Amino acid sequence: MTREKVKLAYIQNDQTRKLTFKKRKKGLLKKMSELTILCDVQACAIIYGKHDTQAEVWPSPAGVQRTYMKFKTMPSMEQTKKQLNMETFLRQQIEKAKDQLRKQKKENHEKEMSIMMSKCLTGRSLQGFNMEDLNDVGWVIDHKMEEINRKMKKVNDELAQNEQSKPCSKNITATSDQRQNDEHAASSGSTHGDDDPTRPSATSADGGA
Amino acid sequence: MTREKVKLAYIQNDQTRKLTFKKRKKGLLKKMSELTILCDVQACAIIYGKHDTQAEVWPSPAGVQRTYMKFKTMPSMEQTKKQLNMETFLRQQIEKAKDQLRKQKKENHEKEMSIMMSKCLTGRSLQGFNMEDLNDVGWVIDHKMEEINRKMKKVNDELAQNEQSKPCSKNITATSDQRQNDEHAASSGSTHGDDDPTRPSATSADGGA
DNA sequence: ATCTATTTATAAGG
DNA sequence: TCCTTATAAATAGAT
Repeated sequence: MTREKVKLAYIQNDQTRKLTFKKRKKGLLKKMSELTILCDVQACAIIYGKHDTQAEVWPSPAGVQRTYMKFKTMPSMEQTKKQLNMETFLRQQIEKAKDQLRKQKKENHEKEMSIMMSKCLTGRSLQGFNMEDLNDVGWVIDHKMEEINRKMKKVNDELAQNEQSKPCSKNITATSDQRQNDEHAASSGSTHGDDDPTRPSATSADGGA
Repeated sequence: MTREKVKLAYIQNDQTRKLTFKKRKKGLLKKMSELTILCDVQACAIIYGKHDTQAEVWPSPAGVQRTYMKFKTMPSMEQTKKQLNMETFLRQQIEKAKDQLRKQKKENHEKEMSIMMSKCLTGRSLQGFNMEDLNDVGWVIDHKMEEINRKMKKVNDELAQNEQSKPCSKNITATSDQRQNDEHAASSGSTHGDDDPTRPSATSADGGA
């Protein structure tokens, strides 16, 4: 899931599957550990390798048995209701995918605005862009500036914390609070004509989806 | 782990712990599902809530029983060896933390370079910075430019793919391939005096830790 | 329940 | 196998 999105399906390549199994098993057990510590709950897991030999258990064989026994001796019919089974997961995935469609459209628009901004920065004129789009570009710029200020502050704080002795790490902060309704107002021109620059772009009403 | 790093310890606040439990349990079970699908292995999990009532199982009560039975009827003494228990996890965490100390130092230096770059961009002179640092700034700039080019290409590709009909989405790409050994060479000045601009900053030898 | 900014988990590639 | 890097996914805190 990183250098490339991965399809949720059996990994054909032996080498890859083996490696993925190892990595993910480790991550999974770590999360198990975290969950039980953070919330102080009892839990256990059993994971088999492909050949059904060599089962991996968490937190220990005894722990598994203990937890399993407690599970077995409970009014079993009760829990069966809310259980998260395979089918439930698949349904959730489908729902999620549908939701993403709308979200994607919104993101696409924002990216388009970023590209427009890039065009401006590289010398192209604003011809061909309507007022609404230009307004959105202004929003993108504001957003980016805030982000930059925030990150610079964080970096500054970290340095102050980790290297209190170094000579060049303080009183640097943002250096851009000065611009606020000045520089970008000049570049975006009258694009901020209205007085509600808060919403991204009216979210395109989504009704057409 | 996101708006703020979270300590790996029992969450005191009831509301927070409850929410975290819910979120993480969901994530955990999802990962279980993914692992079994991706690698086609058998696995199960049991997670209790705080009151030891209402156990959550995966993939199903029957599935848990089946997997558990297989585990029970195996040459149990065998697996006990390589098992990943609580202690092993803690040791791993400790090791990891130690490793991060060194890594952190390196990152700190890179951040310092970024700040230096910001100083330059906001008009301050380069006085007070030695040649080695200036050289590193050059590296940071190169790195950032590559990153920007890559991301712009990606955005462009996505737009081309998702909105083939829109008028303003193609032939924009990088717009900065032109700079390569030109602009930044001018700003970084002679900071690239040596001929090995590949390594970040000699990694500071870390011996002092 | 949603959203966003961050931290983690990881897929590729040395 | 372990490390590095860039990206996708999980998720803490706020709404």
